[in-house]
Amino acid sequence: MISAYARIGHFHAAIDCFNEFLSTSILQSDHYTFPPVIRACGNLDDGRKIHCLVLKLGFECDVYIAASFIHFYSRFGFVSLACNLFDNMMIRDIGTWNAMISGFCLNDKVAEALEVFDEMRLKSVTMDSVTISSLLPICAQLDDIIWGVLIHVYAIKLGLEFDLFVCNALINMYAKFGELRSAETIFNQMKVRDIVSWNSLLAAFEQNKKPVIALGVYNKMHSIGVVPDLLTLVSLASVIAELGNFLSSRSIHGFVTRRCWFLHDIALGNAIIDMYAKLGFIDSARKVFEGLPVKDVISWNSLITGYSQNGLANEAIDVYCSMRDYSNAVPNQGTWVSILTALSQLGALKQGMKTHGQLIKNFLYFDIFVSTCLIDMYGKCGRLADALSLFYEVPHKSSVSWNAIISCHGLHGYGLKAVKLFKEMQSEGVKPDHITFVSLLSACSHSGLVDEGQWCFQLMEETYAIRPSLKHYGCMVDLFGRAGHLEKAYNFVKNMPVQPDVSVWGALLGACRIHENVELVRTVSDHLLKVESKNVGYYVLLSNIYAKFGQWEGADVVRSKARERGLKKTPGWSSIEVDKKIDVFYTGNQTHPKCEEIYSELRNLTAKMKSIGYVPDYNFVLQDVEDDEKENILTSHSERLAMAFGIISTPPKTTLQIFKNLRVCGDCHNATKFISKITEREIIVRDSNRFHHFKDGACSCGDYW
DNA sequence: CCAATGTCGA
Repeated sequence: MISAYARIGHFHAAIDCFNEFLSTSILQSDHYTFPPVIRACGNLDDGRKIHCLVLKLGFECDVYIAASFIHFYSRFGFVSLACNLFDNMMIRDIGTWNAMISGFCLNDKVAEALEVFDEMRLKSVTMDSVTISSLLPICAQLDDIIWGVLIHVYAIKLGLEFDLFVCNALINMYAKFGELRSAETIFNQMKVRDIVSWNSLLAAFEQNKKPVIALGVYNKMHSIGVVPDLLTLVSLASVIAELGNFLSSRSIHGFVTRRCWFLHDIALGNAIIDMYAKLGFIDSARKVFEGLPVKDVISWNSLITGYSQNGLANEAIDVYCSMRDYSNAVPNQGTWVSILTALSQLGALKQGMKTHGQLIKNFLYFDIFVSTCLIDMYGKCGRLADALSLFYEVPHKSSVSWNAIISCHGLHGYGLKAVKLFKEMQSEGVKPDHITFVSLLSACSHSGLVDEGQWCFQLMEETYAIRPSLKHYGCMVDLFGRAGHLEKAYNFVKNMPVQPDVSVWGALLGACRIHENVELVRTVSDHLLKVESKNVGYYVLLSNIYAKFGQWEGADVVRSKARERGLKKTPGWSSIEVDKKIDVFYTGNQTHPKCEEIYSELRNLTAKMKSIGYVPDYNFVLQDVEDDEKENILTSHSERLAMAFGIISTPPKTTLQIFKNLRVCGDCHNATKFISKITEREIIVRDSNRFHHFKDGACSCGDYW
């Protein structure tokens, strides 16, 4: 009875039952009575009392009870107590050894656990399936596949290779190392499988970004009648999010709701929030979030990142503020990473600096991911010097930090410095990864460093054996194209060993626009439209180019194609920080409290600009309307609203910094030059591509943006 | 007695 209560998780009932047993039973308690009770103990004191009782009753040499206590003390972090118990035992059985291994594992003492394993080997203690399945998860933690394989071999030698628990642990171990074929082989060879086996295989494919195969696993288990459980749905939700399957997301939500599983498990709710957020249904994500009976830090983080990744950085910050003010969830590494990412998107320097202060207080300052985000935040908010000094202050042994500082220099147009940093990274012995080269190549292309870029590309394959991905090819095409070597860029695309994707064609298209090569546009556009893409940006770029060359039918084709594929234009926004507060403007926005003043300032500016030679470029207006309406549309672009707001809200000649989610419009780029001249201000615009410095009627990146 | 699967962030 005690054991039954403990097994189903009714620990209090188990303890009550035990007390009743002690007070009423004439039977002597034995070594079957105690272990379930010890397992049921929810706090240290209860366990201690039982331990005293056990000693009084003379059970101190009982191996079953000792194993329970070793496990018990380890559960509460008193692994040294557990050790003492273990060391003082005259006779140990396999359960005792296993309990000690699991005790070390519970406390993340991987090396000690493996020492116990070694001792067992040396003393010829025969291991069982429990030993093996406790040890396997450690190998993944150690990041050492040699240990994993070694233990696998041991399992075979012991005749445990078809044991259910061992196999499940093996599937998980191989999956963590990305060895999916091995994981699948184990699964296929199993004589008996349970729900854990299926879930493990499903998660293996999901976590290694193979959602299609993962879905296949699910369909298979469904077709042979295996009933999915809560954990199946957690993985399935991630699979559906990755596949971008809108309909299935609703079915999953319904399935979970009908079974009331939200009440039983936070992780499942979190997975559904994340699924909706990744599919862009941020409102549904919010509803699920609000409906959760209990929320943990991951629930909050999921919603924050959801908003942030859907371009709603301001909303992400709002969620974070509610978390801080109305919940007792403690922000963790993930929270800070999400917040800093959102702040960098918005260019919210002041709030970012405040966050920096909080991180110092929370000792998270030296966390590699958090500090990388801080570097990125300073860089993206225009404080490159601060980013660099912070970089040298925090640990930078990992490529992640170097990638951040290199990419920031690229964004600011300092290609040579980026290359210099890369060389420094090499000399410090930090191994670059594929992202390092993306940052580096794009830094070179923004600064027109063709030779340096080619050098990097070659180095990547020859020295570091990194096979170029489509992103790298895209960067190279951009490098050649932007520098005016269109022929070379096109040949490069034709000779690629892999099928070019939208980003590669898009890069070539961008080059065609800059260098006004109409003939090539046709070819590129044919290819571009053939490749499926969810990125509307390329369609907009293409129709802009057709419009620019006066080829209206071409523009129409592109627009109808975009409509046919159900793509909606991403709303453009720009933000500006005034008095420590961020204001976000959407194109055409008329709801800002200072709306009247902003538009009147813009009319005023436009008149002055025209008098010194500004001519609006209507090619950037895709709607087919009259010219004066086109002018209105250009004037209400988000970057101009933000700029006008900055002008009326700050003292004369103050530098303005504008942050934009999309690429800055060509006409706005031109207009900003005039505005910088008229207002005698330095204006810095960071768009999705790079920083633009406007001063005295000119821009740091010349005529082409 | 002792053992296995899942959610966010980079």
